[in-house]
Amino acid sequence: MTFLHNLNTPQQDAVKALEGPVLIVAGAGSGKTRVLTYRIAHLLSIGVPAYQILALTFTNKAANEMKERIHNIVGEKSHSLWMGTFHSIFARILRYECTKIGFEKNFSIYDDNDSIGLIKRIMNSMGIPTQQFNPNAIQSTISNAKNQLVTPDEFGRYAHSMYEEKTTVIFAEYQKQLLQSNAMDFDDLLLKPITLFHQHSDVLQKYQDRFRFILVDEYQDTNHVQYVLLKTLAEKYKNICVVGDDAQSIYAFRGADIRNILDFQKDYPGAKTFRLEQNYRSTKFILSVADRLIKHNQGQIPKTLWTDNDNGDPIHVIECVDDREEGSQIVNRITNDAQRFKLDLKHFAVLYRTNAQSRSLEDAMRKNSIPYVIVGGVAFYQRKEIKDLLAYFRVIVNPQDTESLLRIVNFPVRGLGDVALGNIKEFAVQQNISLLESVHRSRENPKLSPRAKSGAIQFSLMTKKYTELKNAVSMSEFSRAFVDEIGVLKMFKEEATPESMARWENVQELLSAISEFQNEHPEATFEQFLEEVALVSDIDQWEDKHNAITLMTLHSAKGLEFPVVFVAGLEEGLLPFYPSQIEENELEEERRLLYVGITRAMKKLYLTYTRSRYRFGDVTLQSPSRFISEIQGRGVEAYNSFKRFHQRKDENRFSPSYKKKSYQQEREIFADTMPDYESMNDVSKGLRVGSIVEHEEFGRGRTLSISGKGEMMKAVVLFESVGAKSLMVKYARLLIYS
DNA sequence: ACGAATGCAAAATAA
DNA sequence: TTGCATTCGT
Repeated sequence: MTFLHNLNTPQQDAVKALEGPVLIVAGAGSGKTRVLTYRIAHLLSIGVPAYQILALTFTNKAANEMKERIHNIVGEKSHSLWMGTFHSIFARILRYECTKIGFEKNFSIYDDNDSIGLIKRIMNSMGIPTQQFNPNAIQSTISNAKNQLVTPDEFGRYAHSMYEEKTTVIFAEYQKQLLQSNAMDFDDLLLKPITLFHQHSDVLQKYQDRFRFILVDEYQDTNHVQYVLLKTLAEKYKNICVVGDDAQSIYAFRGADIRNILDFQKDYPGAKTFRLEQNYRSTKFILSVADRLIKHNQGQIPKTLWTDNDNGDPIHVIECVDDREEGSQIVNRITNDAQRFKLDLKHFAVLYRTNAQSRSLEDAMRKNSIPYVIVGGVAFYQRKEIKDLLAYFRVIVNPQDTESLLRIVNFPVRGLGDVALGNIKEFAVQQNISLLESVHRSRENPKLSPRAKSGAIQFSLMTKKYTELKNAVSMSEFSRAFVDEIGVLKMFKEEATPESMARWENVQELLSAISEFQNEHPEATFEQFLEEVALVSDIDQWEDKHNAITLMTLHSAKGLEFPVVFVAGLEEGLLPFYPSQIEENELEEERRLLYVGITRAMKKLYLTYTRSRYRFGDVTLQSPSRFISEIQGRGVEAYNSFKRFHQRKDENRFSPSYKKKSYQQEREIFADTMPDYESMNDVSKGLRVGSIVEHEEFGRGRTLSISGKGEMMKAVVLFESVGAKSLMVKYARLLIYS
C-alpha cells in the first residue's frame, strides 16, 4: 500500500476500514473522490476481484474519471469494475434479468417527455381533460409516488381529491401501457430491480454474492428507492461504504431524502464514521463565506471545514443595473483576471440557478468574442429532429414501443392523420395485435382510405426493410442509409432557413455520434447506443479540454472545481428561487445550492446580482438575495452601481449625505441609473419604412413596413441573409443605420 | 389531411 | 419568450 502516504490521517483511516458499513462525511473539497479511488484501489490490491466491487457515482463522467485513476494506480486489475450511475448500472442488470419480470431485453427507456406524452394519450382516451388536470403535474406526482415505492393501488387508497382520484386511474393505466410497450421510465430502472429481487430470491442471492463491496458517492442525494435497493443488496455482507455531505444535498425536488445520510448509523448498526474536514480546494475567505451561509440552515451534521490555504482574494459582491450589465461585468472581470493571474479561460466558470439566465451571459460573451461552452440547456438528444430519428431506431429495436411509433408514423407526412390512426388502433384492438402489427396489416383494414392505406404500406415496408438491415450492416452504415431513406437531410437543406440549417447540422452530429460510439465500443449494439443516449446527463458531455469559459447551472456544477467562479443572479425569487412564497425547507435547499456554488471556487469568487432583468420577456425589478446579507463579514467586498453612481454624484455636486438610506430611497435614487426603457421606444421612433437596420442574428436588412405603436410596434424587415421577418421592435434590439 | 395562424398559459433544478 | 392546442383556410 505504497500509495497511502498521499493521504491525511482521516483519509487513510477511511481507506483502510474495508469491512462493514462505513459512513464518510466529506466536506466540500476534502478529497472524497480521492478516498473513494484509493479505497477501491486498496480493495483490488489486496486481491478482491474487480467484479465483486460495485461503485455508484452521481454521473457517468465521475465514474469514468475514477476508473481511469484507479487504472493508473493498480493497472489491469481494475478492468471489470462495476462503476456508474444508479440508472446505468441497474439498466444493465435489467438487460440480463428483465425477462423474469415480464419485459423483453430490448426494452425502451422513456424519458420525462415520453412519459408525459403517454400520460396525455391516456388522458385523452379516458376523456380526462388535460386543461383541468395538468399532465406535467400528474407525471411528477406519479414519479414521486414511484420513488416512494407506492403502487397505483396504494396511491388510490389515500386519494382524497378529484385530482388524486384521476391520477390513480391514470397511474394504473400508465404502468399497464409501459409494460405493453416493453418500456420503462427512469423510475422503473430502479423500481423494477426491487421487484425482481423481491420475486426471485435466487437472483437476489446472485447479486448479493457478486457485489460484496458496495460504494456510493453523493449519498446525500439518494432517494428512497435507491436506499431500499442498496439496503437489499448489502443485506448479506454489509460491506457498504457511503460518502456524502448533507450540506450539499440539492436534489430533494426529485425525491432525494436527506434522512438517508442522517440516519445511516441507525440503519446500519455498528457503522464506522469518518469525517473529512480539511479542505484542500479553497481559500480561507471562500470557506468562511460558505460557512457563514450554511450556518443559517437548521439540522446539519455538525462539522468544521478548515484549510491550510491562504486567505486569498476577497469575495466580490457586484451589483449590476441589469442582466446586460451583469454579463459585461463578468466578461470584463474574466478578461482582467485571466491576464493578471495568467489563467486560461477554462479556469473560469459562471454558475446560475436557471438555464434561462445563460442567454444574457452568452450575449455578452459573443459580443466580446470570448469562447464559452454551455452545459445543459436544450439537451441535444431532446431536439425534435434528433428525437424523431431516435424514435425510428427505437421502433426498429423494440417493435412494441408505441410511444415512439406514434411519434414517427406520420413523419415525414404520409397521409396518416388522426382518422387513419384511429382506424389502425381500432383494428389492432379488434385483432388483438400490436399497433405496429396493425400498421403492417393495413391491407386487410377495411376502414382505411386509399391514401392512408398506401402511406401505411409504405411505412410498413420501410420498417421491415430496416429491421432486417439492422442485423446485416454496422450501426453507422445503418443509420446513414436510414437518414438517406427518410430524406431529412435533403429536406432541411432545401428549406434553407437558419433553423433548418441548425437541424441539418444536428442530424449530421447524431450520425457522427453513432460512428464515434461504434468506434469506442466495436461490439456494441444499437440497443446499447439507445440506452447510453437515454442516460447521458448534461455534464457527462462536458469536457475541460476546450479553452473556454464554462457556463452551467449550479446543479450541474456539483463535484467540479474551478480557480475562478462567478455565481450570477443572486436575487430574491431567482436564488433563492421561488414563484410566490417559499417554505423553510425549500429555502434551505436553495441555500445549500448556493453553498455548492461557492465551494466550487478555488482562488476567487464573485457573486453578482442585478436590479432589473428580463424575465418572461418583461423587465422586472429585482432585489438582492437574502443570502447576500447572510454572508456579510470579513473578506467580502461590495461593488455596485449605486456606489459608482454616488461617487460620480459626489464629484459633480457636493452632496455627501447619502450614507444611511432606506431601501425605498435607495431604489428611487437608483432609478436614475436605470436604463430608460421608455426611451428605448424613442429609438424605435427613428425607425422608418426603408430604414437600413442590423439585427444580432439576421444581420443587415431593409425595413419594409411598420405596424403598431410603442411596446407593440412591429416591423417587417427584409434581411439580406434570411429574407423577410416580422419583428417585435421592443425585443429585436435593432441597430438603425438610416 | 395539413399547416399556417391564432390564442393561451407557463415559466426550475434532472437521470 | 416559448411551446402547445385549437381553429381556420386550402
